Amino acid sequence: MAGTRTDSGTDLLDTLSAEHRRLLRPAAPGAELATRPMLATLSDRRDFAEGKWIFERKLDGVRTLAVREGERIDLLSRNGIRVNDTYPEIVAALAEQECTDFTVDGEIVAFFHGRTDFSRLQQRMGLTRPRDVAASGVEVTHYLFDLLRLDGADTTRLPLRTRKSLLRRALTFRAPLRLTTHRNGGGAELLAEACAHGWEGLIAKRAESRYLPRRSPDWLKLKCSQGQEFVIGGFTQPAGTRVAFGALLLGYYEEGRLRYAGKVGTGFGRRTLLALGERLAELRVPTSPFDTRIPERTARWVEPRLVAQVAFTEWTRDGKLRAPRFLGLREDKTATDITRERPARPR
DNA sequence: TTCCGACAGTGGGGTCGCAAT
DNA sequence: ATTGCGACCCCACTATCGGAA
Repeated sequence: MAGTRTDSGTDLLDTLSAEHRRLLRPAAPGAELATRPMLATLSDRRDFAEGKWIFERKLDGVRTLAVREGERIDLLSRNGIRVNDTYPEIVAALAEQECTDFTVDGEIVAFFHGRTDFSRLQQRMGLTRPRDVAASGVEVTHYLFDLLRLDGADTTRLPLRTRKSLLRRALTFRAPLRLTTHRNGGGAELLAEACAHGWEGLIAKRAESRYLPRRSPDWLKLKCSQGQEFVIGGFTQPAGTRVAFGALLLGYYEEGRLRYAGKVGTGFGRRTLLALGERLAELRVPTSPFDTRIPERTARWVEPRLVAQVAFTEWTRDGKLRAPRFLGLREDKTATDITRERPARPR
């Protein structure tokens, strides 16, 4: 079984230059089950030497490796958990491939209004019973962007462009499988374009880099993040070695009432925690300033006077901030002026 | 010497499943 | 029926340590 080769795959590897063929290694059967996916490093970089980088749309879904060894197919989450029962249509699509021995890397996503929507995918993520999966009504697509193994050969040492070229030719891309398209240049302009489309951002990848099973600066995450000011209405108690407070309880005004927008618990260093903790202590009040009950056992309330600048990826369906981080206090803003900012052109 | 990568720890929203209330 | 909790997904950031540059 380990030595099984399909005609198509063997042909593909034969198209490689001698130099590239020397980079191939025999793939130990089952070894990729322990392999972790290559991860991107968050970056502010905006200058990209032309030709050295390729750019892909950043997809907001779940990272998934697909392994096929003959009849055996494994869809694996980032932590190596088998998710075949959650995405049976993807397993079926992999089973239909002519090529029978490969490991590919990609992202499973769900679309909503033309963009990948993580909250929609979450309706599907935890399901494993076939009837639940069918009833969820969430269609998924597996966007593939890398090839780690093909017909008994470990391809991770090949340059990225070469791996992508092999991937494109090794599989047939029909829904729910898609090949992730990329651009060979563009850099900063491309990112601006992506953000204007309401996308999450871009992944920049060094065109010559090999595949490494860890976070690497050869892959950069370029994000279109949002941000605005929020009123601090309280805080939670610190845990473990944390000092001063755990998270800030955030809100904004709407029709004269303070609406809860979730918490922010990262972005401050030890000094900021201590300094802000003192400011909060001076503003303590016995009752919540928010207009709804906040289910936080350790919540403490403050007079809603301080204004925090917060960055985040997006608003969730429940009106909370996703992936919020504290950037600083805005001493120049009046708390009562803080409202929820909405995009000029909602998408 | 300085810098960078890896890891642990703290914090966020959300979902599911299960146990306690 | 509701609540709490852990285990998963996604995420950002701080602090630390040891080795590479």
